[in-house]
Amino acid sequence: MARRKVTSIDVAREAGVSQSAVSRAFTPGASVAAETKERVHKAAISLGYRPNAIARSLITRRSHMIGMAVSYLDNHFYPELVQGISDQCQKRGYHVLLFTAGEGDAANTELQRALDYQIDGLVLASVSLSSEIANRCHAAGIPVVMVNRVSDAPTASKITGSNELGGRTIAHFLVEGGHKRIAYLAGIEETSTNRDRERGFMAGLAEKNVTLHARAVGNYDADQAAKGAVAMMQTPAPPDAIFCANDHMAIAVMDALRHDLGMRVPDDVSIVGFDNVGPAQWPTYSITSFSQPVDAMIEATSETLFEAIEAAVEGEAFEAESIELPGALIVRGSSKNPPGCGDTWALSEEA
Amino acid sequence: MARRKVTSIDVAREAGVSQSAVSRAFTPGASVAAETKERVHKAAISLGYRPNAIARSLITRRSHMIGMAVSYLDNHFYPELVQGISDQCQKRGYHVLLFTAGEGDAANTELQRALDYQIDGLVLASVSLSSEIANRCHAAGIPVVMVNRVSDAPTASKITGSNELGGRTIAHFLVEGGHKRIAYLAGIEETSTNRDRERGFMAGLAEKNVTLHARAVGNYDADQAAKGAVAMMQTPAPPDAIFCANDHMAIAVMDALRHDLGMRVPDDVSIVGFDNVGPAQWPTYSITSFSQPVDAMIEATSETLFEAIEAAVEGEAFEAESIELPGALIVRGSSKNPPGCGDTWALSEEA
DNA sequence: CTGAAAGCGCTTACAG
DNA sequence: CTGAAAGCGCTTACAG
Repeated sequence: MARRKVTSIDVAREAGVSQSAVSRAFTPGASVAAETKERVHKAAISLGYRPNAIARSLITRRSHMIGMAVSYLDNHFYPELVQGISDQCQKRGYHVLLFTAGEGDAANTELQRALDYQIDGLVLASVSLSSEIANRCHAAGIPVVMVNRVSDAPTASKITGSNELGGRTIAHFLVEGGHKRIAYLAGIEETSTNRDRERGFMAGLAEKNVTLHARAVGNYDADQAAKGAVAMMQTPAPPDAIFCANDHMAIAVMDALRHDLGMRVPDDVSIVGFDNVGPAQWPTYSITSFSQPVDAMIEATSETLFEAIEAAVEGEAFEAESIELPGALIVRGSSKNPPGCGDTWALSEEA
Repeated sequence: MARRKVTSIDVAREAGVSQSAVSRAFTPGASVAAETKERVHKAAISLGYRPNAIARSLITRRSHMIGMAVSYLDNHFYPELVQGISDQCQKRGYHVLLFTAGEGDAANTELQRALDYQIDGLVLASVSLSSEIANRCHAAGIPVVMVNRVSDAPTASKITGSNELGGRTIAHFLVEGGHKRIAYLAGIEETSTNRDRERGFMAGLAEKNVTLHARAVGNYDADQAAKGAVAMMQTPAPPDAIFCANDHMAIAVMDALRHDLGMRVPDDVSIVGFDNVGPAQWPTYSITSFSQPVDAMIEATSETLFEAIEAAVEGEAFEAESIELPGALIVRGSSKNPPGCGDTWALSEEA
């Protein structure tokens, strides 16, 4: 077992060139004679040499690593995001250093460690950022992109779906669908997704002169969502429609209502979700849901991130961007729908 | 925007000590006076200093990064694995460098890059490894652990569920449940999971003197699985039971049979899956499934990995381990069950 | 307990 | 095009 690793000096000796020449042979665009390059590569292969990316990072001050913080991998939306962003990074020669963290202090500690690793950029997938860390990143010239979560950190870029418009659209959709007792099942109260979706929803109801009939909190958790929905349905005047703040909860709610309460969806109650996640599309659930354009979000995240990284490398300042990507209400079988409604539904022009 | 990063030399100057003292103040267990340490920490905080993990790695030859290669994040089994292993790593001060790769050449290229980053260990979640890379890892003293996938690389450790026993158990279960036309829906043919589950299944049928009635290939893909199952059901003598090589396919199959063919499960056909993944437990599916103990697999993977890393650090040789973790057939509503069957079902002693 | 010095494995001006 | 040399930001014997 070769304990000692093969270095560029070993290769230089083998190839009969200087150590600098070895380095150049592995640096795209460096000035080396074709013949030298070939000789070095041959020697490298025979010795099993590969450049040490750590040593390279130290001197180039670019690690080619992107920190990515995630939580809630059980919501299918996030694995998709992680895989997509990782693929995009690899395509550009970058790699994802993963940080799994909930909210709060532990997350901050982990994020701090991400910085210790000299990451070139940071992606936060639905994890919020303390302003202290945001400032540190900014000071260190490390671009930060928040996906599906907004904070007031002014230096971080933000990529989101149309949460507020989505909530508002769903409100109109349910009212025009003839529902009289409309309820909201909230996600985690502190998150921007919940805040924005609920704000839009409430605004939409107000525009229709409808007041919210009931409200429960599911905290984006399947069990809590099911409990909350069941409790609402067991009141004297149960809702005839529930807007669940995401599909992950909507699925749990449908299961609970059907199997624990023997109810029928949408005959007894309409269910609308948010995200348009894979399982929501499964025929068993067929959930009417406002879509988040995952692929576009992945694309926008990578674009924003790598543009900022390039700018940082050039020594230019980069502006934080806030991009809201359009979604649409995908109409399926879990809701009673307005008359003449097609596969999708949008606010009418004058609304 | 502070372009230049704060280094230990800056802190040394601020604190009025040597650069070595700064280093010691950040090295647990190093010999520093308490007062010096405190002075250094104070200076570090005032300057916003944090040790550069890259520079540290270069000299300690330990990156504290674990490479982790995954694919198929749409099968819910893998996000769980990724999150669990990442959590375990972080708990020990390590971090996961993620590699998303399918099979084949691209995967090998990416794995090679993982090595360039001087990872301290490599976890392959359902990704197979070319023997060339395996040898490189071994030569470099980097332990490799394969989870839920086996290859013939003799130097890699392997953590799996009981795939063969699971297949065999399901065969007996279906025969004793009175099924006469038993089919198999295969995953990806080349994978060890498919090979082992099918081998056990065929052996189990043979023990019962039953021959396989039909076979289709779903490649662990929802669409292909649905098509394959529908095709089998539309033959003159359709199966009365299908063992799907994983739950991901079993779910797609149930949806297709129910919604496209209007069939009832298990009245018209029994469905059995493998993995006991979250959605399989949802009441809508309630799939009888042989469980893979995800938590135990995460635990075993981390144990094996970090023991080997410790051994490597001590300069000891580490033995590749092969651990097969027990699972059980969880009986739910998607199958007709043998008489007197409880919540779980196992081969009888004499079988 | 502390500092000066060597060195981890590279990249990159600088001369030639 | 090529080599000798400096240096990236640390850790760690070695003396004291």
